[in-house]
Amino acid sequence: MQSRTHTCGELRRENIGEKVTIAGWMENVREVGGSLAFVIVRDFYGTTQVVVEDEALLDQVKKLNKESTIQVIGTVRERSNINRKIPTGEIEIVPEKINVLGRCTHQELPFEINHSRKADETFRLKYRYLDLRNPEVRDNIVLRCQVVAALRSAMTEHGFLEITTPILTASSPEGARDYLVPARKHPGKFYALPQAPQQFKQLLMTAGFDRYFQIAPCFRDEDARGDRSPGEFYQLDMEMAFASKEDVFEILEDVLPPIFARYGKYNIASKAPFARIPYLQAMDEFGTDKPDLRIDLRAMDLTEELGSCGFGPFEGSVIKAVPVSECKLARKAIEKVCADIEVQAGSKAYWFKTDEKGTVAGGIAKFVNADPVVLEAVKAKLSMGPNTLVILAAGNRSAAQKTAGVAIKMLGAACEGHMDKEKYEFCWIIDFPMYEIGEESGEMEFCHNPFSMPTGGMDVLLKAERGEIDPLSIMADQYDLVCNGVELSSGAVRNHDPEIMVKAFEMVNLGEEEVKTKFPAMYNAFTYGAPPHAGIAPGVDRMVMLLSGEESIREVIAFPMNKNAQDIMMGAPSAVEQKQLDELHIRIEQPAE
RNA sequence: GGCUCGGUAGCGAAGCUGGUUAUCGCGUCGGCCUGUCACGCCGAAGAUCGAGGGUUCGAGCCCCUUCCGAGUCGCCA
Repeated sequence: MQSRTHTCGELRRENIGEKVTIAGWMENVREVGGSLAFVIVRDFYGTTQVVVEDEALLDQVKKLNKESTIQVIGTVRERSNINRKIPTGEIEIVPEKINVLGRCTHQELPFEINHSRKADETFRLKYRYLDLRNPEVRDNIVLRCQVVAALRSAMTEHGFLEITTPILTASSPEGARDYLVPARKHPGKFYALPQAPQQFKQLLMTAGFDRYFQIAPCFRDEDARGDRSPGEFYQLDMEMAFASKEDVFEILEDVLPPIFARYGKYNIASKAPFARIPYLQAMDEFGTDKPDLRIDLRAMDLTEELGSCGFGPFEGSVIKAVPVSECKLARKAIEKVCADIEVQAGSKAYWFKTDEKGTVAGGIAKFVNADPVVLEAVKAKLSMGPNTLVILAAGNRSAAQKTAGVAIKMLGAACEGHMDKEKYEFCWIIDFPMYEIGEESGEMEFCHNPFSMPTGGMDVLLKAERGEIDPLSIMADQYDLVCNGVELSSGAVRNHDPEIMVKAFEMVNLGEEEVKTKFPAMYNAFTYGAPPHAGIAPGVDRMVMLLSGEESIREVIAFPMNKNAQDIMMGAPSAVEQKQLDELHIRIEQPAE
């Protein structure tokens, strides 16, 4: 027998009189007296009302717990009271027979299905299969499928081939902490799960594949954040041979906007080409390398103006100011914002404001007011009119920038008129420094990844070597794609020349041997004639998060882990049997409880 | 690992300056109800107030320790 002739979302007025079979979860039973009750049956496609008018059937239904799965065989009838709110609201099914398919043995559920998003997240994750019955939760997963399908087809249309790369591979010496897998046949040795298919895709370029992409699973053993799931995530990983930065930009500027336009919650405000902002400028103006262009606030430098008035944690502090015009926040609200900034940024935020007459008052106003020359200089620099709030950050350059960046984000959200939330604004961050002085070591280190081509290539490295330019001024041909303050993606023109690679390593006191041992396959491959190539890898989870308007990345993942990288539904990670450990040559010194 | 916030019935929350029997909504169970659709009405059950210790005549509330969760910093080439 057919288990259903129709889904719970498809019966309409036209089906009146038909004999049908539906199947689904018994969402609710509304008894309205005598032997009349309405049973709501839900499946993936919608809900359908079944009207029970028969004593025996009613008894059967009343004995069932909600969320049991049932099959209803009956006739479609017009409702006497039509419900315009639901697509199947014009009809109902008069059942001849109700078959129980899967009994729900729990009288009370851990949470109510249609309000599961209000429940504690731990419960939601433990009973994720119930949480996902909630259409609101489910729709994000559906959206994800649609976006992934759209990305695949757009990339294929642009001539990219999807090629899968190994999941069990070698540990890479740079970057995040690896997930390791013990090798049974090689005692004491380990595979690593890839942090990204970086080296494989570069090897594909060297092998002659012209355009590669993959919806690639990536694994990094680092702590979670709201926009970063622990352990694993997916990237739209891509690479192009004989390509420049602009070639990569062009592809994404062509692939992403239609997908954002079609599947996004908001309109897309950016048109190709997206804004290009040099890294140093972004840090200076926005206090972050992932600016949210929906906010019209910018950080200004007041180091010169306020440097000698006694304000700031130490002599020579860099002082950044974020002026907010027409700000209606009261003193209490301002202090709350400052406290929130401190929590997020890790250093203090200060403030003062002008009243209707333009008089500076509140917060640290006394420092500003102390000297009329300073006062005028500040007002001029910030072009302060009346009712302007100024949030200040002070400290070393990076701390001040970071605090100002957090302030911009918070004030954009807290003050009316400085942010249009209902749109998508893209930008490219370009010209990242190649090297930096490491905070711990005090030595020069790679700023980001060593695979990027230094802008200017060998010439620039040689100039730096000869002392003609500051090595810290060397830029990498590297870029980030940012949307609404979310870092969607990082990419680069790769360094495909072994000689430049060795030279780039020599700048940080490493050399040919280091390159060979760290990246043996790539180094060797490049000595056999490699094409110049460039690529990028937008995060799929983050993209879907932006499209759905969700604040947490876990809302767009079917089975996410919690903050501590545990799957409490499956019980992972878990202890294993001694036999398994023996086979893997592993001895546990402190057995788990 | 640091910091911030939180943990009170199956779920979500309230609980004042420490003071009688710990409230409310949802859900569950029972009764009533012949057109509900977040059904309605009446009633009932349901709490080691995360755990342990302390202060006090008296602790959900104050103090200490600890566990768990979220956010954030570190970390994420």
